[in-house]
Amino acid sequence: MTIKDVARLAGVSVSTVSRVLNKHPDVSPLIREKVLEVVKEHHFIPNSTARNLVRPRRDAVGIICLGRSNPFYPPIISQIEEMLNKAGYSMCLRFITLEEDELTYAAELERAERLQGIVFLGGRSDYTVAETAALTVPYVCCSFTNYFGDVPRERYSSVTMDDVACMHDVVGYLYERGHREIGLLLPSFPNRSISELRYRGYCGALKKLELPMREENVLFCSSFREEDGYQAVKKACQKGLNCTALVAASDMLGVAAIRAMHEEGVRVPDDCSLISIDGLNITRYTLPAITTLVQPQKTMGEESVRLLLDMIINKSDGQHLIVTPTIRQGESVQRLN
Amino acid sequence: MTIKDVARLAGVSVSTVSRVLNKHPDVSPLIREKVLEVVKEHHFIPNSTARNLVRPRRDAVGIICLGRSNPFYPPIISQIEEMLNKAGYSMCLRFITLEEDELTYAAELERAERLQGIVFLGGRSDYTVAETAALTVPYVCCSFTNYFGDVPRERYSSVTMDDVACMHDVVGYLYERGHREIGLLLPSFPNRSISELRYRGYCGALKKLELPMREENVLFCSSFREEDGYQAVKKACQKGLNCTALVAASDMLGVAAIRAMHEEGVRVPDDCSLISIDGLNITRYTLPAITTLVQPQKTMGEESVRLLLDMIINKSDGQHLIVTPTIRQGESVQRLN
DNA sequence: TTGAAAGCGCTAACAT
DNA sequence: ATGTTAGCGCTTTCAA
Repeated sequence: MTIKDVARLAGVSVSTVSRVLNKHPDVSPLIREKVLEVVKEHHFIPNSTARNLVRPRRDAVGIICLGRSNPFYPPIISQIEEMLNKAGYSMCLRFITLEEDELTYAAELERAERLQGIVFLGGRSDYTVAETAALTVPYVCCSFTNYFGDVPRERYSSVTMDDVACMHDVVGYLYERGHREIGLLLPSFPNRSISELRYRGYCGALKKLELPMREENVLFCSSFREEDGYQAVKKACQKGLNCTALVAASDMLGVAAIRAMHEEGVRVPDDCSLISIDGLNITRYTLPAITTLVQPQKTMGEESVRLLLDMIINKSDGQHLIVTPTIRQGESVQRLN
Repeated sequence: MTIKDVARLAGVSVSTVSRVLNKHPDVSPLIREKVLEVVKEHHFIPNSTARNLVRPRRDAVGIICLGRSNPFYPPIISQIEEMLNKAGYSMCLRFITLEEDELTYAAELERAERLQGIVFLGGRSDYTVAETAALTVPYVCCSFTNYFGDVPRERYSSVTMDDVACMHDVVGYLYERGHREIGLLLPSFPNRSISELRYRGYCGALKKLELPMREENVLFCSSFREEDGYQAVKKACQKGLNCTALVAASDMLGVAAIRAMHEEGVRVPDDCSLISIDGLNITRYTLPAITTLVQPQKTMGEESVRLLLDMIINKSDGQHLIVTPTIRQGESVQRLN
């Protein structure tokens, strides 16, 4: 069933059918009726592949999301979709794993789908100019930056919180409440990643507050998965945990940490406080509710789209937006002073 | 940059370029080299839109997932993707909201992307023959069935647990442990849905065990969202909860229920036990760890693909697979006997 | 082994 | 208001 068949069945030409389908005004009501009738009766649906081919480019942007199961992204994606639709654009969403390279993937997607721009949700922090050359449309990094890369700042946009400064926030929050021995749970960073930034922030914060930096207080796990966080904390507890508070690099790691400590007889927050990063909704419901640094997901989605469309439509330079996280108080941090 | 440009740059014809790109054997090594070089140098990537247009049909199937934020689906999706890739098919994944109609959406997607089949992840249970007429390729319902519909069973496949029987499992599990006053927390069902089946199962189980069915023990919430479950349980607690155990229709509702009870001074499992359905990973880490009816997500993904490909490739009739859930013991159910 | 040319289904000039 | 037709970028006969 093609537009040709519809034309034949309705006794008109293909262009008339095309006009009806695309809601062009200059079609007589009678003919429009007839065409629509045939369309309905035969469940005709235009082949958008052909449609896209013939159009110079689609009003669509690609979203490349790192990790299907990360609960941090869905709310951002929903917001992005809403903003794009409002602007008359559609969203082409793909998930990739840590093994795939988001830049290569983006380049292919961009060509294949004739996209006008890309939003990266998560990614490496060390893009080189050579690598990004394959990308011929504007892009924006959402929830990470190109901190270690060499791509000129005007060439792309980003929306992220300051991953170094945010560690000052959480460490400071604990400090104000009397904590002096503050641990850190985060994935190790063989590749330059967000973990490395947060680690730097942690070290910087301790130094600034003149707190001791102890190696045994930094708990490295092999990924952001709960199981890995659980194991790392469990092991640390068995060796003997020497801190009064722990910072978890993500909420899910925080959940896992609480369980591990619980099993080892360390009560949160009585024996050890915990604060984590992300602001997932679930942290409101856990026992104890987790005190967390909330990333403004809605804003991040919104602003990513705004910056991207600005680059696409107005050909403007890339901009770099630092969003402000806020600490949402739960029940996992105890006041010591 | 099109195949034409590559041809010009390499000093060959477009068909030769096409052959190289598609790894046809009959191209001289020298020319192949040259073409590949041009491709690399100019970052040429074939336009798959055009590619798909010219090909009779793609080796791809669509996955239509109801709800972006439901953590139950991602593991299933990953499994589906893996199985499809193994079979040489690619996956075309779309998320829709509760407002959209999955059948209409599927029909459009099928045509637009020239798909060979559809997997529905979640959906209504009352498809009519007329509604499904727009779909011209095989489909499989994963994690739900067409219980209330009138589509002949051989016309589609499904992979699901028995939503009625599973309630017998969980209610029976509580019964064996001495519980006699068993409540239920689930979304209300204005439309025919999985909730209705589970409600029926609950009622049936109570009857079979000769337990009293009390209206005030059925806590209806307006959706599967945590907040709604939380409110429903909170309200019920304030009125006075008269059961020794609660069944939550999903793990996330279970998490919310525990929090609501906790705030109202009802301890889980000491004052009230809780069992939920899904088997999400997070239930292993919550305090208390939640006893849950684990749906075999991996199997469900795998079998969905198997049945679908069987229909596509072998033109076989639809099959209906009932998968067996298992109860994973947590810390949320107390033994009373 | 290579090239010329006919479509895939659709849209958008251009013509009537 | 409606029809004719030239592509969009690619694959695939068919000829050479």
